Amino acid sequence: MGRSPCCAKEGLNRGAWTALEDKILTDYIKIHGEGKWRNLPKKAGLKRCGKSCRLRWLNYLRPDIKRGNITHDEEELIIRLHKLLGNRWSLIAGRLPGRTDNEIKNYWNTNLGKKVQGQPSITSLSPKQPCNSKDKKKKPSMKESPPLPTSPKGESRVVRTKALRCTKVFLTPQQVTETQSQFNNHVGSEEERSSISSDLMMDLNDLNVGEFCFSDLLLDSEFSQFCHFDDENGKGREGCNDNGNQKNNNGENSKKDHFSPSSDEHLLYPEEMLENWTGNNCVQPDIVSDLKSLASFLDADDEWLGSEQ
DNA sequence: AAGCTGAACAACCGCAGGGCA
DNA sequence: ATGCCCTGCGGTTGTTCAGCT
Repeated sequence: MGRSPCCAKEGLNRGAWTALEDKILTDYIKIHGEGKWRNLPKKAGLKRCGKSCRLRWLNYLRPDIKRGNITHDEEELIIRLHKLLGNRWSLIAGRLPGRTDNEIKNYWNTNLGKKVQGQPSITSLSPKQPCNSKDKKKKPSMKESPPLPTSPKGESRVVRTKALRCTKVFLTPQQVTETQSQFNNHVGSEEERSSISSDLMMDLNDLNVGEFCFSDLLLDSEFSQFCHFDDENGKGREGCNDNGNQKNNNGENSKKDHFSPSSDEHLLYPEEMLENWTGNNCVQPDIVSDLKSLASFLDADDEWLGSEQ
């Protein structure tokens, strides 16, 4: 199927955006909202490609963009997320409020990519390494921090995103209902429920006879906490967390630890749990091997994290 | 002071996937 | 079922600037 060009190239501005263009775009979006990028330039009176407008808005003009240097915590988080997700910058950015995928990608390419150099990673699988390949003479950088520990095994722990791209977990309608009621049982009060992060709520509420990404499941530590289905109720363990990382009795959820460096345990999936999980109907047979690969990766990750602390 | 080099980051490009007619 | 539109994503390139020689 043919694709129409993204926009007519003639007569369009390219390159750096001017302050006036920024203002026009911002004003237009304030009034009309985001979306319909293709028509936006024409309606707003901008001589720009719709894609360009979208990019400019998302990466620079959006009011919730966090400016300034990446903090050490953010950096650690990026590294950890990259280990799990590979170059899925949008997913990584989704876990870093105020940061854009482009910013994180750039930061990785210019800073973190160097740090993890020597460790096989998804980026090393790319045909080209724009920045890493040309640092003949390394200049000290203000943003640079001490090198990261390397894996004791020296093997790749990065999930190859291409291979896992279509890895989905399918739930039957009944399983969806059960999952939601488990959630409601674990999170007793309305206030507690509303305190759960919005992305988790989306995961649960949007769960129709559908699917959710395994990677999202992994990343939603809160979700994994509520996914502990015990065997006594006869349903078997369908969920994802076997570590006993349930919500504590005080009703405190671990939202503050959401994927923080200190919340490693939420991300670790023992072999046994995976067996239960993959043995269940909710996982398509053809992705079991992917999940097992991921489990072995996580085991390696566990060791590494253990030696790190 | 001028030229060179690399870092940082903004912007572009092509592709993929979902939605819809 | 097919094809088009729209959007999002990741890879790559271009530009600017600071530090070094």
